[in-house]
Amino acid sequence: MITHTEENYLKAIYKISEKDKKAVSTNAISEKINTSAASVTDMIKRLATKEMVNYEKYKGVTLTDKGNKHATNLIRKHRLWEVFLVDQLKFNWEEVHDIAEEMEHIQSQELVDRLDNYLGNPKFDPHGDPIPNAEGRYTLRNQIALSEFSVGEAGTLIGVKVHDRPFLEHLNSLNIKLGSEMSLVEKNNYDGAVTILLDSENQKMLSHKVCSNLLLRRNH
Amino acid sequence: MITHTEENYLKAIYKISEKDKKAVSTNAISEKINTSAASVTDMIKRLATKEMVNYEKYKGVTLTDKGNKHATNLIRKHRLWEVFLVDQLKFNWEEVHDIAEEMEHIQSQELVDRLDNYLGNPKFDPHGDPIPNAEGRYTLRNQIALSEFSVGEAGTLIGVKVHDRPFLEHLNSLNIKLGSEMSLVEKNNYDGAVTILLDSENQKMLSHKVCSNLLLRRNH
DNA sequence: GGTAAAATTTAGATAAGTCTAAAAATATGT
DNA sequence: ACATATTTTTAGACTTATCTAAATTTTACC
Ligand SMILES: [Mn+2]
Ligand SMILES: [Mn+2]
Ligand SMILES: [Mn+2]
Ligand SMILES: [Mn+2]
Repeated sequence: MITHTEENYLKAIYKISEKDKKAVSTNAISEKINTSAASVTDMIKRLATKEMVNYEKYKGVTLTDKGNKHATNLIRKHRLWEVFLVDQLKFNWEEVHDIAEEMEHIQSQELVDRLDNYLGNPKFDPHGDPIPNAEGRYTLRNQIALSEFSVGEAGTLIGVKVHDRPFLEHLNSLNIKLGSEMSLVEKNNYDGAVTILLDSENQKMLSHKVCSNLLLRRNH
Repeated sequence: MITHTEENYLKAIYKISEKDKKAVSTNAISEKINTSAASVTDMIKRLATKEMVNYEKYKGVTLTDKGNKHATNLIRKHRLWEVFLVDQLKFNWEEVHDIAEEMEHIQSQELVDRLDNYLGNPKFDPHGDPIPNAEGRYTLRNQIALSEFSVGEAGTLIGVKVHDRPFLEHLNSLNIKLGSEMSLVEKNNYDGAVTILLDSENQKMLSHKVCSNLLLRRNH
């Protein structure tokens, strides 16, 4: 038995170690889930007795195999529910994260596997993030931030680096979505802002901040 | 803000007062949700400060308008998710209650209303129970237990009085489901067991216990 | 290599939700 | 009507999850 709260910690640890393979610090977790470092220390100890994490005082924490499996399943559930919300219930991509945060805690494994099948075993969620399969394996793709493109190159949007509402709403207003094709027309050396040709139709100006959060697959 | 646990109490109070309109006793709640009477007293006090229930020491508890609305919405969510699980994910009717117990606590109102629409605004759940609409109103039907039928009468199964797994699995093994037609062939006066003709095809023997939990609409 | 800064853990408290045992109030039966 | 049984509440304690403040350990830098 693992609680809702413990699951949130596991997911936080998983997400932090995704970016950087070494042991996760107390502070990093406390920032991620917005709790005091003291609370994190308490919870880490509890997760250690449940054999979900390896913990050594002052040395940070890593997921055990058991903890990693559990976290991966949470990610799987989160992303599958996001697909359900967008594909079936017609929510926008900026609306689904908070709801999926709740739905990922529903226990039934049978439910997850049926949902996966119902949705046609999707490999990516509405933000382009890979969905682990029942065995925990997922697809990694070559993806480059638009900010790394050279003038003249073209690509297709397959993911976004951040998922916050304001960013996604900004993309909506620019009519940029997963699958949008764009080629780099011009790049400003001073502030990194660029001009793109979107879907062979409209020219748009994008700030460096926006470019660096758009993940593309290069066309041919 | 209302917690998961508080919601379970509200639903228990709602369900108990459904059968019997007077104030709900501490003991009745404690039996329903399997907690000590002492814990119930504690929680009732908390719900009273949140203006979800009217509480007078030693006199039992009733839902306020606010509490009743909240409980009705929980029932709505529970039953809509049951419809989703059976109609879309092809679960059997005996498998869905426990999963829906978890799903009913998902907060988003937008989600509930979209789900309702997605499912085609169903009026009844997989057990024949009415689903409150967004305003909390629902349809009541004339339904009679099979045990009240006279020999020769025919009817259609539109609901079940209890929802426990063993009972529903027993009905599965008899091939009895919502929509099944049955006419009363013979009634044993000693133990109330009956013989029915099911879907104009097979004769089946049912105990009094089973009959009293089958709710039918009389044919013409 | 020693001190100051930063990170982490410990100590002590609090709130929610639960329990058992004891006390108090209400209901029941002769 | 009054003694007993039943129901309900109170008292006191425990667990989980959180906090702030203080103590301790690690890291960083001159
Ligand atoms: Mn998300
Ligand atoms: Mn996502
Ligand atoms: Mn149910
Ligand atoms: Mn039901």
